[in-house]
Amino acid sequence: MVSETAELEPIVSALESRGYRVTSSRRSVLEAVLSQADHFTVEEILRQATGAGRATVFRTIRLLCELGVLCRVLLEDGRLHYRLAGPRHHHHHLVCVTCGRVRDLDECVVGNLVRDISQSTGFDVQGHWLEFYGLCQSCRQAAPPAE
Amino acid sequence: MVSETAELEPIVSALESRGYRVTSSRRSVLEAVLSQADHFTVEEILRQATGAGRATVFRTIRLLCELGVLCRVLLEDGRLHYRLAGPRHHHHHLVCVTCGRVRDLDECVVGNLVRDISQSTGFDVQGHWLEFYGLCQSCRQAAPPAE
DNA sequence: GTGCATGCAAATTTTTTGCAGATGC
DNA sequence: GCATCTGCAAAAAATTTGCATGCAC
Repeated sequence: MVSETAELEPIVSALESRGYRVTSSRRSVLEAVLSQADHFTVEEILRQATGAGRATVFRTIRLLCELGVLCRVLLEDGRLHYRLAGPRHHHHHLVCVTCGRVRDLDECVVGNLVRDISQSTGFDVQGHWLEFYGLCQSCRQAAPPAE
Repeated sequence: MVSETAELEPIVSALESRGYRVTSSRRSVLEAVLSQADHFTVEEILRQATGAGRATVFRTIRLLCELGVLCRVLLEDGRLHYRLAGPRHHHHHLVCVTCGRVRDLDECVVGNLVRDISQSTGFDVQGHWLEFYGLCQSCRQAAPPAE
């Protein structure tokens, strides 16, 4: 397994630069987050981040979302998971409904739409939430062809 | 207040035609749903649909979603609300972040995008979830101009 | 040293389940 | 009549809170 330190330190810096303290509990949550293969629930972090109490895990995950370290992934059934946002900013997800893996769309694909909608509706559209669901390439190949 | 019977009956028919029984509990939930001004939580229906037990309210709302009578509205903070879908099929919402009211976009605005993304990513994109957030026209006028 | 952060455990809140009995069709 | 549906109450799951103590800076 690749060391996660390389990913850990930039996040630690982000915390420090915003005046948040880098405690061992927060490190413990961060390590658990970085060890996830893809998206995850708070519960999974609770299980792995044994160095941090329940409340602290919830508080830390919320903080990491506010800082943009994590992003929320909305599954098709409405459940909310979390995922490392990485260095990118605003982006969207393609969620494979079979294997569950997520692929990021690095650029936001609705910028133009937002402009159109603002014009046609009179709304001042300030934000949006967009997720795509489908079959990733390898699940497509594994699945029987459409009948 | 306008009678809701006109709206109730088509839904009752939808239940009947699919083989679901039209019980007084389900009517009670439906009346509560129809009396909502806009989107609502299960809890609000629990409070109003006094003729139905807690479990039944949850079960009925889930059923109504499956039937397409209700749709889910994802708020910006991740909370899930519900809303009458009306006669329209697939559609999206513009949620006003100030007054909370929802405006429907009757046509789906991402159809072309889905095609592009399928091509460029190799995903078979089968579904999506899209919500817009912003200020509705009247809240824009009430709000101070951008500074 | 001082104030942010934590742990703990209990309180809340939200949703589900199992099952005997009721009831729509 | 009989399968579907319901209420109830308890269980399960998910999240928050209060507060004394700890520890990062």
